[in-house]
Amino acid sequence: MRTTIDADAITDAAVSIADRDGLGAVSMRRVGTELGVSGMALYRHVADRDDLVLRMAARTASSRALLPPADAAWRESLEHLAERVWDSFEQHPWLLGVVVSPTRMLDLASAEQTGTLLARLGDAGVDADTAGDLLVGATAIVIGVACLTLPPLPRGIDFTLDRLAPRDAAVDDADAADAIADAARFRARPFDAARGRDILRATLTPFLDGIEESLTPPRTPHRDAGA
Amino acid sequence: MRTTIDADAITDAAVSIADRDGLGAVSMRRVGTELGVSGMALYRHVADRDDLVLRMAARTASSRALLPPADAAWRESLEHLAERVWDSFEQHPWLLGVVVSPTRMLDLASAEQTGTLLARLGDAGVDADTAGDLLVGATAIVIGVACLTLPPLPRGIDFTLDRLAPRDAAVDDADAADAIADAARFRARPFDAARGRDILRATLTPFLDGIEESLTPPRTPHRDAGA
DNA sequence: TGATGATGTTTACAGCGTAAGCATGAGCAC
DNA sequence: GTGCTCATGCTTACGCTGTAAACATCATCA
Repeated sequence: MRTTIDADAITDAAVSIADRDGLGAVSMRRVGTELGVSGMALYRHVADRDDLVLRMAARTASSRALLPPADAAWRESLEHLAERVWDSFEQHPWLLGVVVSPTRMLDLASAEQTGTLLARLGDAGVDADTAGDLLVGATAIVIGVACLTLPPLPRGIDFTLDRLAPRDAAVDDADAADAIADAARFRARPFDAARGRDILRATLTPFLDGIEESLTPPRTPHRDAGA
Repeated sequence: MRTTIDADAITDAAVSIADRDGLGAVSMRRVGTELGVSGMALYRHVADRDDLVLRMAARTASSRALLPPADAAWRESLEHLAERVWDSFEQHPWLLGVVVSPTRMLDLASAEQTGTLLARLGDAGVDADTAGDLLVGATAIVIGVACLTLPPLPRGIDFTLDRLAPRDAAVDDADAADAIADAARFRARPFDAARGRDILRATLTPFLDGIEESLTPPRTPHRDAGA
């Protein structure tokens, strides 16, 4: 009997390959082989490779899981979103590359989830436009931190550092020397997923604090902002 | 006379092609043709394609320009960094893809620049570890917002939205319906470079506000130097 | 003058996405 | 059962990719 496949099986196989060997290893021929089928057979169920990658992202980043708890206010909702998105990135490192290009992260969030978060911000007195900006901002923080701390890291940081900042050697004043020493200490700490999670919180917290501060206007005499 | 080339000429040609037709159009053969030379000739001056792409990033994201003004304190320094990095992304859309993978953005910043920013934060009373986290955080915000708002956008957002959030149709309660309507309004506004810059500021501002808040002792909400 | 090293060229190979045409088999009307 | 139709997997083929290896040309220097 001929082995038969469908779009879901193809997507699962592709995700499995990507989890194991990275997105670059997901070629039509290899996915086909994994399923005991020729590479061209996939085109009966999937438009092209981009379509397959999109399906992989859809399967992997479940939008339901992003919904905040029912009793969570805006701050907790945004924190929840950030943690869940981060989890997805950590579990499927290739997903970050998909999100960055060509798909956008926001597309992964369902309309219901997006709207719920906007509503929570609205409840706190944020106008609709600002709420949208802040939602994008929170998502951007997760993506950005993930880009800077999550694998893959194919070359050592030191390699690129030497290559990309050759002018440092020409600096001679004492301030600059101190700065370079500080930077070296900064870079000495490893950038990995664990530290990434710390940095995520270290970034998200002041961001949310800043929002909170702007939501309580009576104490800010010189601020003309006000929602 | 045979046309001669060097690494800089190769890099310039590659950047020019990428600016025109995207990073995917930068193939060894095409860069060679652009220079009136066979594709293989490039390997005399460049290790491989990854090396070339790295050089492109190094040339494009000048680390010197990222140095904050001499008289700038920590906040202004971080804002300056964010604006300059954003400029680079806007001017060379392909750069974002390079930064995300395989190179990391931090690698583009010279040790001197990194150290200077850390010193400014240190002057404000931030301990070294936290300063590093905040520096990464500020960079992450730029990258994340760029990922979500900058071209290329090869498929319409609606396309992926329908594909990735099919469950929305099953929702029937009124709250969820409202949420979806809010989300639709949110998505209706275009995500482009101009809005991206707005969102960048809308994200960076509360982030920096939050840092500032944590730096000021609780007894002095006093703020000068209005914007 | 002859050797040497640098550099551009040619050829070749394995891999990629995918278009086009062929082969197989299930489901269905008669 | 017979024959048609359609879905689906297979084979072949094309142009593209990065790059290894061998060859050709040239400038420089002893």
